[in-house]
Amino acid sequence: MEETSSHSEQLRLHGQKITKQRLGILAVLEAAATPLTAQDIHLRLNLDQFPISLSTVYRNLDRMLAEELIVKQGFYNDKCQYAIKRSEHEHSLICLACRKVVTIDECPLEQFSRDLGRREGFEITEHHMELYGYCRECIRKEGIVNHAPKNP
Amino acid sequence: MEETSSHSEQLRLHGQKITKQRLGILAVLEAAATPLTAQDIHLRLNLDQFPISLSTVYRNLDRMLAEELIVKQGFYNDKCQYAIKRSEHEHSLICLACRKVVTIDECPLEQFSRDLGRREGFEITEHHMELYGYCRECIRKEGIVNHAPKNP
DNA sequence: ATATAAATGCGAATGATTTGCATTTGCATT
DNA sequence: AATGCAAATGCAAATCATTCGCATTTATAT
Repeated sequence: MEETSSHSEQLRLHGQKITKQRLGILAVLEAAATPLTAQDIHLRLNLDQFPISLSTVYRNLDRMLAEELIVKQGFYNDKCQYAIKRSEHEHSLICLACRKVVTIDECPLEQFSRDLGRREGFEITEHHMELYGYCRECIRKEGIVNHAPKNP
Repeated sequence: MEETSSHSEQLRLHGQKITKQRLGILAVLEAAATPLTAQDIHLRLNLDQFPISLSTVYRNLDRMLAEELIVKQGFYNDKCQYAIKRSEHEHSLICLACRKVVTIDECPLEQFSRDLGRREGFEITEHHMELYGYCRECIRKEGIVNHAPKNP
């Protein structure tokens, strides 16, 4: 749980009060290797001797989402998953075995998106893209070779 | 409500019984211009004098998803939305105003995905991509110019 | 130190999805 | 066409994530 001062700044910038709960949520998301659900966050904070109510978690996730401090991520789950927003426009590569997320810097869709918009008569304002597979470690550890992924 | 015989074939192929309810669900999805929720489907069938229970809709959507007769679609909604699967690999361009869906044939991610996998040491098995914007008609009708989309 | 709006916690409400179980139905077999 | 049986259905109850109302607490500007 570091990074606290920069989180405080962010909150202040967005006109939100700086509370233990908000800093806690941001710290947990910051430390997480994978996107988390509201319940994941609630559980981790409470395990850390950091009592917080589940509805406070939900309320703050909504607010932080609106303020774009965090993003929703994860196609594979019917529950919403959240992660710290690390850059303006980002895409992910996600390991289907360990759920690790690699953030992809470049975006191959800018040009494509412009062309497609012109062709279809659309004003395209944004896109979502996520890639899925198995990371080096999981391939080695679990001998994964040719998994067909289940139910997106 | 046509296309019934081809639906029957599909069901038979997947070892599912051919029931009025299943054919109804597939017919509704076939006729829909946009992805539908379970409740949308339930409502439409009942309006069509086609009584069906909501749990039957849910059960069949799950089954059809597993058999890959249909796909889940739609980032913008916390409820699941379903659509007929029209081809092996498909992407969508979705109008944020009228929800119309245009299916995109080509995929700009094949090469990108191979390169990225090599670079990151991932075995990439699949990806998701959806584009969002405003269609010609909605731009004209509603004078949409520069909408920033809300909460993905 | 004080006032006050914003944030929190709690429990109850909501809404989507799932499940248990009795009944019905598709379909293979006589 | 009649029979048997597993699979499918309908219904109501259960579950699970998420939201809401309201009384209490807290961060911050004064």
